[in-house]
Amino acid sequence: MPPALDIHGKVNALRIFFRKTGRPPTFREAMELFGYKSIASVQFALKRLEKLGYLQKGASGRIAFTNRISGDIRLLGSVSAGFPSPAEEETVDLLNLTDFLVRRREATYILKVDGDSMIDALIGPGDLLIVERGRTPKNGDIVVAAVDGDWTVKYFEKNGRSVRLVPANKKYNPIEPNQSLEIGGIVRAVIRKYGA
Amino acid sequence: MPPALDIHGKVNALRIFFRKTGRPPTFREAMELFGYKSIASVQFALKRLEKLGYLQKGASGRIAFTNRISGDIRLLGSVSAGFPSPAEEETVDLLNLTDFLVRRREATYILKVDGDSMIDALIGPGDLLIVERGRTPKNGDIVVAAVDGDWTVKYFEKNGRSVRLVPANKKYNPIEPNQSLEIGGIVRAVIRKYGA
DNA sequence: TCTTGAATAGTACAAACGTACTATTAGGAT
DNA sequence: ATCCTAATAGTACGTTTGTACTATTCAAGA
Repeated sequence: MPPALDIHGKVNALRIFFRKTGRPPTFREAMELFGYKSIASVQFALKRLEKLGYLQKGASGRIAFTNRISGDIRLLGSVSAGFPSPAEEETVDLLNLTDFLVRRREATYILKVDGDSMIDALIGPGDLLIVERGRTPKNGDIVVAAVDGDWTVKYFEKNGRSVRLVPANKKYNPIEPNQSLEIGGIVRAVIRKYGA
Repeated sequence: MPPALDIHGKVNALRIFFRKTGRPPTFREAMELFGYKSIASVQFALKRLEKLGYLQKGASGRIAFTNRISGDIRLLGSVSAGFPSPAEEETVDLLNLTDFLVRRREATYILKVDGDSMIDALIGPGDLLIVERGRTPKNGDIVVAAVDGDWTVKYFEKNGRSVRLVPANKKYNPIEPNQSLEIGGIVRAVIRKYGA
């Protein structure tokens, strides 16, 4: 019995191929990818990958990914629950970050925080904001807005007709727009990456 | 002159098709997707999408996505720089969240914070941690670890042979493990999502 | 030592593919 | 009214595709 198939090697090769070409490989391209000399070897390997849930059978049999290949991360429970045992990992949820954080990709932008006016809302300099444009903020939303021409990120507060932009830092005062207020977008998520 | 091509309608249809089937459509499938009756109409439309940067020419002409379709978000500058004008949007960077935040997907997990011991590091209850396993932490890294059997998230501090786990909250004391310390993983990023 | 099964190789062929033509319609510009 | 171009439709064909066979090798287990 020969050594077992290198499943992860093949999954990675498929991911890299897709990143580069924007589509899954054909069987003959997969031959080259996997270092095979024969279509039938590819068939055998792909059947195994399908069984493991990385690929799916589509119309006319062409190679098609499941979302186990297209970039999801395992979503565990709380920190205090720790990590699952290897047996438990089988049933773990998968999470696609973009799908999870973004509702309308065409209306969504990422901006970097460069001040500390929202520090008490646990948003600091360098943090990335996922901002959705084209929606009307509700009370308590965090927004990116231009106040009298200056862009800022603040809590949005509305009282009747009156609008205030409220920082989450005692060092700053709430702002009541004088001449103009343009809501750039609503902050839907914050991301902080550590290290390089 | 008939009404202009519905580019975004087609881009969305391609995204949905890919989500469902794990691969781009063939020309004949794109016919159905776009509501066309002719291969040549698909050729015309796809040529336009390619020109606009949504598709790329691959081997033997089959439909292939660029990363303008495969899920990236527009990365702008700082908050204070605000949003680009429509003209500036043409040259904006795209960012794939998973690629940006995750180095080794097979070793990466998402866990939810359920305490406030790291609040002064701007990490609060409900935040999601992107945790990479199987690496050795350096001084100052934030880790998820089991201390004498209890899982927690803390700063990792090492002094010679001595290891401490340091909270970012005055309410708690640094921990020096008594019997056992297991590093579950290193926190590479924090995510906070607002709303539902 | 023999058997079994996993993992590989080789090949022919029907079906599906994309290409490159021709053709038509209709609205805007002249 | 005429012309031009974008956007659609139709078709034949050469190329590429996946399938379904047969075949071989080798390590583990009996």
